[in-house]
Amino acid sequence: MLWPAARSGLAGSAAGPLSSDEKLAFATLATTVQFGKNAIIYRDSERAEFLYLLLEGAAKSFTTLPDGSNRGVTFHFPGDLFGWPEDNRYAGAAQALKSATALKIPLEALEARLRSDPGLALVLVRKLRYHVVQQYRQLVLLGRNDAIGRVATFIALLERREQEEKGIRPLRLHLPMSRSDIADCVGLSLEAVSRAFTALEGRGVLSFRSKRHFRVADRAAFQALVGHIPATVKPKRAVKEEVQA
Amino acid sequence: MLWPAARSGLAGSAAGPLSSDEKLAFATLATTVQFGKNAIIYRDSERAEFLYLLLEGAAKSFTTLPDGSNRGVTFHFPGDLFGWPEDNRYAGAAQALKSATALKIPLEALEARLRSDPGLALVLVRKLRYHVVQQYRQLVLLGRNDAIGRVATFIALLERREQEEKGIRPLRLHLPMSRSDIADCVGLSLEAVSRAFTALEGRGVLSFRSKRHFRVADRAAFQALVGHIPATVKPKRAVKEEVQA
DNA sequence: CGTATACTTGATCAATGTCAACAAGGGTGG
DNA sequence: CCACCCTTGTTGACATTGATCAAGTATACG
Repeated sequence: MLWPAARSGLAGSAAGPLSSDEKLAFATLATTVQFGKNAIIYRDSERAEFLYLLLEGAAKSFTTLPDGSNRGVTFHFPGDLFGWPEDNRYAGAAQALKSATALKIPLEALEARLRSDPGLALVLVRKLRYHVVQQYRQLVLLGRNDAIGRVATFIALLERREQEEKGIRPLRLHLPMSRSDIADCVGLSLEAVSRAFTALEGRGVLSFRSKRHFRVADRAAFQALVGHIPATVKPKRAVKEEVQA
Repeated sequence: MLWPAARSGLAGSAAGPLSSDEKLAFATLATTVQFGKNAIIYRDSERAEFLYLLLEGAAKSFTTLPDGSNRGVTFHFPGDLFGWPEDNRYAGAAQALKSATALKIPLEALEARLRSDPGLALVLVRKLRYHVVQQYRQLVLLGRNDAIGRVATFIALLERREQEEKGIRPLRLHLPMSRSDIADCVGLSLEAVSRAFTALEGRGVLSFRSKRHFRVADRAAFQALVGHIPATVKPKRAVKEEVQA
């Protein structure tokens, strides 16, 4: 076990396969379910009765606007807990990207158990905290307004996720989602995403083995793009900061 | 008490002033701190030792990129719990928008207490879940690519937040943050935000009493903008959906 | 009252959305 | 095993939007 210390507290990573205490916590509560590729896990605004903890595969959450476009796409990987309700209804829909298995956790039973099992509480809080930080990273990503920077940062987040899960930085990355899904996630058109990938390969930053298989070929250039290092440096004034009252 | 039922479970709103059980949960753990306008609450990547639960005022979280621009801005209002760490360090900085008071909760003590106090766990999970949904809404907002729609949606979220807190939809809204802060939050330049406000007033959607004080004058038009109802309807194909394996 | 900050407005231009056509790839059934 | 088709991805041309630079106005604060 590589992570016993990191996973015990409130902080630390909550990515990757379930630890033994997590398995224990959900064992008698949840049932395992299988989803085929593109299967809908739950629908937007549907009455929320279960949380889902992904065990294998990949899934996405999204909100479909009246005009038919998908927004707020986020991706879920093994270890992710998703399907949190607002006013007892799901905020967004969820769909499997490929064949996937998940733990289906009844909210009511979870809540009841929570009142008597502090270990479960700690697991939940850790998962939620991890989710919050993940989403925050996506918010930062979406604040950028250059297509290449967004796509590069998206890849950096995927890579980081793999690294947290496996313990080492993966040599190659695989994209379980389509260009269109990526576009909805990073707030670009799918054409812009495609062009960004092409540009990244053209510059020698990424090297593609197939459409969804690649590796980071030029680490320095990649980090520069992710870190948003501008070619022409233009310093701005520091944040105004006053004394603590 | 208006919300006893809504606030007891895992779902339901976690916005607004603290309920009695929340006060109890943190009473012996936390200390109250005051922040002056623009005071830094914590810095990016600083070692995280406390969570903050805002009692009064308003604050923002943000990440400053190497080029000096702020990204991933989110706003905090009374009842919000923020300052969640990743690997024991804050992901982003936090700053008071105006004079504010907050509960400063030591993470270590919180974790220790969590192991024995299921009531506290429920409060924490509810706050975190609320935060996750709030962030998700911002992700959806940032997916849009029309400036007016983004600003309108931003206002809708503020309004919704007030409504959850007070129980009724507020007649007038007050913006505790600058145009520049809004710009960083919705991913636009501050000029674009300014123009969007001007356009919204020009179309009679909003009516300004002062720069930061306004009301929604044309509810229908406002909802149309928020709902992203396009002038020319262009239906797209439905999501492919396969059977649950 | 004066100065710094916040906000507005205008002009220009690069970047991305959109529309359109085409290429590639994967799966299915003959 | 091959041919076909449907989905996914790429590339090009063009129009539009918002970023940027710049100037000016309003507001708040000392």
